[in-house]
Amino acid sequence: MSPRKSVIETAATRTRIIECALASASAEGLEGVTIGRLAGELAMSKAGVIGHFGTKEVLQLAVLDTAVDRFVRRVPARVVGARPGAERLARAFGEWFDYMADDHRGCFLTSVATEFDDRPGPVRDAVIAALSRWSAYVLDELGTAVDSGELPRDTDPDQLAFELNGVALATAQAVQLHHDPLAATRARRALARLLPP
Amino acid sequence: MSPRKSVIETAATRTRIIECALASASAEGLEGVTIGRLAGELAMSKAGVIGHFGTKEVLQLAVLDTAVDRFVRRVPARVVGARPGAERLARAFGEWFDYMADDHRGCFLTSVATEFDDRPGPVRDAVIAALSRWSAYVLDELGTAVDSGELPRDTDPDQLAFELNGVALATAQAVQLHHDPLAATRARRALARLLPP
DNA sequence: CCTACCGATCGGTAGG
DNA sequence: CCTACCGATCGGTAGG
Repeated sequence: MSPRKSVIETAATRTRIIECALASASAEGLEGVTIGRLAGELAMSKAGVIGHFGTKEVLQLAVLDTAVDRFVRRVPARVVGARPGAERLARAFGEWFDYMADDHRGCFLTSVATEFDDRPGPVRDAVIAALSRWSAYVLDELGTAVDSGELPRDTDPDQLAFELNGVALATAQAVQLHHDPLAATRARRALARLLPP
Repeated sequence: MSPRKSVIETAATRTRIIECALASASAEGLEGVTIGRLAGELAMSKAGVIGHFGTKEVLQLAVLDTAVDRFVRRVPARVVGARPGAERLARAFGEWFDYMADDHRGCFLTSVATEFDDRPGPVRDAVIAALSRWSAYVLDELGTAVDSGELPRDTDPDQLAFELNGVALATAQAVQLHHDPLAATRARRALARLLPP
């Protein structure tokens, strides 16, 4: 009798919307996502799209959340088995570089960080929170590497984290802007100098 | 008799518009600039604003041009007197870092590169052209440094340029997103490792 | 999930 | 440089 969809179908639609918005945001930016265009691409009404979230900002946060989740599954989660310290961290960065190079995808989080660096609000807060978690992870592994003697005792972990981040940002730019097929190779070479294997 | 402005006044208004648009674009992105908001901030009509350029895209190109011009005057132009090679290049990057740290300005060109990396068109082309000119400058100085023996003969200039670019991108992110007062210091420390003084 | 609608704003034009 | 206006689209709501 009721045309209402089941909980499962509703969740599936929600996922479809987020998926579509993530693809759109990768090209147009997270602010460039519009309800109307999403509705067109998904063959839904605008009300059907926005009804799942309430506001565009909530949708943006859901998209960001999905992207962060994907990063976590693809990068740190893949190297949990590696030896803590320099080895695990080097492998994590290697995974990240490969992830960025896949389909010239680049790094969504990094792009959104640039887009929102001057737009205070929940989206910016969420970006900073995600980057902080990653930064804490990096610093933790660096601490282990120093403690175990893999890195010199006078290593400045914040400085090294800064430089590692630079390598990742250069990789993202090379991939997204120049579609440079050598990006991941260059990144690994730079990594090898910062975290000697 | 005629309320028409002189050529000089017209040029001054054009400059005011570009200035205002550059400030706006630094916060909202170059696509986030709108004729209506500019008109409001400048106490002009929309037609008065857009009349100087014809289309928003031409205005965007003018803003980009101004930003590039400012970068050139502030960074490479300031170090023309330095000894070619590693010294000049290190001083150029140092100027760039300081420029980015001024008022947490960051790097406009870098932000626009991220914003337009997936938006084909004249703006993207202009961004790539500007970055290519900078890249050629860097590679040229690196070549001089290798030839003069300041850098090892087996140096890979493209690799080193990639890593130097990474330091700059990390600096821009630290400045714009985190307002990190240590950004320029970290950048110089990284630079010293890549281009030994 | 839909249709129908809201006020606001978008880039831009006509005409002066 | 202005006023007045264009069609399109924006995010979002009411009501079903």
